[in-house]
Amino acid sequence: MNTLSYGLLALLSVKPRTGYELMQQIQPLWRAKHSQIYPLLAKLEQLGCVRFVQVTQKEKPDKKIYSITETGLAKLRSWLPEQADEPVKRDELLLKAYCLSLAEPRQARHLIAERRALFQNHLAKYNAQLAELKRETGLSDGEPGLRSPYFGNYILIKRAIAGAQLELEWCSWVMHILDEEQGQCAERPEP
Amino acid sequence: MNTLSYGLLALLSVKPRTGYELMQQIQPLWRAKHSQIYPLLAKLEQLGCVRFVQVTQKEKPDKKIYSITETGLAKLRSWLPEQADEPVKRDELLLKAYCLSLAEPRQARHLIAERRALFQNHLAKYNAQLAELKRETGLSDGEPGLRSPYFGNYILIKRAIAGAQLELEWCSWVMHILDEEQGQCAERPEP
DNA sequence: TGACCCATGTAAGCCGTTACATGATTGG
DNA sequence: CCAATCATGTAACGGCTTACATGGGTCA
Repeated sequence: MNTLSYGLLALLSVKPRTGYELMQQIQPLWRAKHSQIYPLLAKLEQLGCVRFVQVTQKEKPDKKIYSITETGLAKLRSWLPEQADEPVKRDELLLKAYCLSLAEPRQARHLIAERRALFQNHLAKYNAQLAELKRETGLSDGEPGLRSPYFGNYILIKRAIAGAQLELEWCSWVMHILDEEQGQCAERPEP
Repeated sequence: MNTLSYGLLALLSVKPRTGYELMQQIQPLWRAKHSQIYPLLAKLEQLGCVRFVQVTQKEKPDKKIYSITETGLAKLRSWLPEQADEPVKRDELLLKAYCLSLAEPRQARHLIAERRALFQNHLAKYNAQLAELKRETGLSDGEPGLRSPYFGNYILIKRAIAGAQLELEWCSWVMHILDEEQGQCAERPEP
């Protein structure tokens, strides 16, 4: 069983989900395509870690709602205390940033502007997820307690929001340097 | 030519390096093992994007110092303005954090403590890199200008430092919640 | 009317990791 | 004395991406 399999069990330990939902919701933690997830779910079912009920829908395709079994929970618990691998990051924009001095000033601004737009979207999504989580738990004021199954999701959304904000601050900082040093070539900055 | 190939060219556009150094220095931007990098360098050489000089050393293995060619620079410049792919993140600890409510309190603290230690190391390394960069550019006070080939490295180190600090703050925050809510079970927190 | 969302699955191929291979020097 | 660092390479395998496949409903 690979790491992604444990990740799927982790999501299912909070609540049942379809393969499609798992595919969407695991993205911020572990990027994976549906073509990888569906076969893994089949394997997890054969191992007795998950089970599913088929749901027939009108006007939408049928779906399988997966939930975790006792076997799956046991596997999860024995995986938790193991040493976690170092995070893997691969970021093409950072490679481009490394040789940013090769780019023309407006190209450079464009690259940073694109990243800013990307993380503005991310930030909006994470904020929506936080609102959704507060609805789901009914705790509009405080935070889900350590024993709540939503505790993990809560601390991860907070982390993601802070991360996106930092990314945006970095973009602003770089943009300022680009603007400052290019006072001579009087192009309007991009909107 | 895949993204990693362009990454290698990006590093070489600043200064020549050995395959070994490239392997080490590209890690924060794009995780890759030497077994992937050496064959790519051979391919880039066949394509005429890089060239190398063999250096025989006493008391150390021989090495190849690679540098970028005009062809390689042209390839880099045409790659720069292309839309960059979204960053890829795969973080096993976040999967564990998602189901942290399943863990025993001391297990949970241990997981977070390990991550804190990891990023304290990262932070120290990035700070050392910043000092090294200031030595290399001779600019102990200000920052390398937009036209300096070290500009990209500079903004990336600053970004990495801020990222590591944020990660550490998140760890502290989570630790506090774990400590607070476990007042009843009077275990000593880990050192 | 063309793109996007829901929803699941398979197959081919590239990307990335692990393991095999070698070997001298330095530091704990 | 064992581990780590420097330094380069190959081979096998598993993980991940891209493409193929299907098909109704919604929105601009």
